[in-house]
Amino acid sequence: MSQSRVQQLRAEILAHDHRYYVEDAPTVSDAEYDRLFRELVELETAHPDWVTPESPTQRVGGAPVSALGEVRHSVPMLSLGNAFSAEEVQAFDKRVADGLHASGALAGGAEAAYLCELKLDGLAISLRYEDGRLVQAATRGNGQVGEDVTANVRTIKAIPLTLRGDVAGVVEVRGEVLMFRQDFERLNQEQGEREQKIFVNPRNAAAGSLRQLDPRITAARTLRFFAYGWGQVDHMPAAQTHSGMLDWIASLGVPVNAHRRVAHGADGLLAFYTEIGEARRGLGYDIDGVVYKVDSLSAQRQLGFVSRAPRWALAHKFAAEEATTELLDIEVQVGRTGAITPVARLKPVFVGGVTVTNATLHNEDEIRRKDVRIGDTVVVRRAGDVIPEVVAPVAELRPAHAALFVMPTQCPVCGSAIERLEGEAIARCTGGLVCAAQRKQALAHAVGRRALDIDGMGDKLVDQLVERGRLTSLADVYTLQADELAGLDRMGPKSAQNLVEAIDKARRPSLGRLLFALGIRHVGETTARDMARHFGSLEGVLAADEDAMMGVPSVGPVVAKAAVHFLAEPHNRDVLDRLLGECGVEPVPEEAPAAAGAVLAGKTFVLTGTLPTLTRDEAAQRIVAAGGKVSGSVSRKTSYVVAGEEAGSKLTKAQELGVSVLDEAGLIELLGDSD
DNA sequence: GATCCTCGAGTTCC
DNA sequence: CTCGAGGATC
Repeated sequence: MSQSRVQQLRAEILAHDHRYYVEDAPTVSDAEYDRLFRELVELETAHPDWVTPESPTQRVGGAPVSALGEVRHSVPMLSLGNAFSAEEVQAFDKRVADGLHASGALAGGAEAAYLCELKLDGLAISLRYEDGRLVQAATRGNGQVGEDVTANVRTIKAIPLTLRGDVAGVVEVRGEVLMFRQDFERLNQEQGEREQKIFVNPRNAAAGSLRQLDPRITAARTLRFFAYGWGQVDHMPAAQTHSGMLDWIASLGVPVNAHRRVAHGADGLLAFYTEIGEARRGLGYDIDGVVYKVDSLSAQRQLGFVSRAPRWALAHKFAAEEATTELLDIEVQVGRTGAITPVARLKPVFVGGVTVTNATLHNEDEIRRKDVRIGDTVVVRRAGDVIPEVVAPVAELRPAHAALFVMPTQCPVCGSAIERLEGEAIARCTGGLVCAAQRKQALAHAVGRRALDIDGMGDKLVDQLVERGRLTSLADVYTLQADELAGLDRMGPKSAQNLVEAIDKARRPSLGRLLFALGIRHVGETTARDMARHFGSLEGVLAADEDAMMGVPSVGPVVAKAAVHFLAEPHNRDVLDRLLGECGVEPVPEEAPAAAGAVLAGKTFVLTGTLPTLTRDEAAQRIVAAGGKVSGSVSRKTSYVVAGEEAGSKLTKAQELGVSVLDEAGLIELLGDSD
């Protein structure tokens, strides 16, 4: 036995790996493969000096680490615009074709060529090869900075440790790590036998496996990889097209999914979508749609980017997954304002990646409109892929005993009458703050982040204090002492002390926040701030009659009446007097809106998605500080949409309306001019 | 009076 | 995120 046998074994194993993972056409049995592998292990054990890092035996995984390091991507990893309908795809094709016709890159009347591929439901990673050797692997993270998962990725057999052929310099391959359904089911079975965590779906299992601190765990799980793009490439091949680049990546021995082809025009794209939709179930792994990319690389460069999303690519997602389940019961919840919301209790059902057990039914009319009855089998989906929604009952499966929902006449929490005013969709508990549910939520609202912002005072704590009769009104919050808090559930002396300090800080809220905290019907954050600015002081607000109130921008007769009525209520006056008196609360006047000359004056922004460094609140604050406005929905009047990761329908809407889109860097640039 | 634009309120799951 | 509804605008 010699070193040459070792090399021969390695070559054979690598060839088998390639046929199995890349070509999807194995030529040996698993047993035969195992025999070769064991022989190699034996030889290497006998001759440790023959072992190289690229040997297939070195995929077992090194020692665990305490945390994953960070990696900055040399070329940012992109996100994609989304489409859910044929119309949106047609609009995308038109934008691309118009853009390319205008520059003469596409002959008049000719259709644009696109590479179509699967949108795999896994985790995006970037593999960095230097002189053909895998040196680093990183998750996508926020697109700029990801996590270093090199040690784990080295254990994935589908990913070559060395590229085929002579590749000099840096080649970064980007693609998706995923778990095939079969491997997922086997893993869960094993996890169950070992009484370990069961994964809800292959995506979570892949993510959990890849982000392990102990690479040996990753090594024990079967992950797959398919490349769909590239980052830094020092020596670009001659390819002029995206499809050509993918062929080149495949020729390096990296798996590229076979379900890809070049199509022309919107019709070609939609045909691919339909075809994949039909093949979806048989794929053996999860996809959440397909992706279209303008094939010509020079055309891609011309089209460029909006925000972080390329104008030359589009993810066409499958409609939200639907499932059917049984509607066990319809219960009602009481909201902060007394709104009675019927909620469907469902037999747990797995849909769109999570198990759904509850879904809102909004109100009585909605239930009637959908004609859902208790005992029905219903169709459930996750609206906008997040919030579960009951779509409709399955008429054929309605049991004889199916019962209509009857709105209770008394509040389930306090027993007060429930009434529904003429012309309103919502029924309400009339108990007001007598109702424990309303009192709890009113208090939780008042201490919440957007109102008095008392850190450490969450729903759970408010619940406990209300139940013990320690909190009846907002004024009571300011009388809480550290020693009485310390005894409560999940409250040590340290947390209690922190909370008391947080309460003390809340003695000087801005007037707008204080007004918002009161929970006056129709008076939200914006209206409260407008009121604070208009009157300048709490005394001014309290002295206003309905006419004076209507002078506040965005306040009309309905809001004015609600506010004046609320502030005249003896009970509410009482609480305010206590706050200002014994509690020592001193509202500070709202800052004046930025001067008319401020850079962003007159500009309206809409924020969507997750920004790389700022939270959405921080971004909003900075926009307001520069004189801009932040709104919740996109319209023709919107000046800019600031889009981050996973931007959803608002980005789509912005593109439809032709509203300018910024990324965080673009926003900061705009803001920068103001300093 | 109709239409568009915002704001407020409620909600699910991990 | 979505719906309902109040307010502004034409």
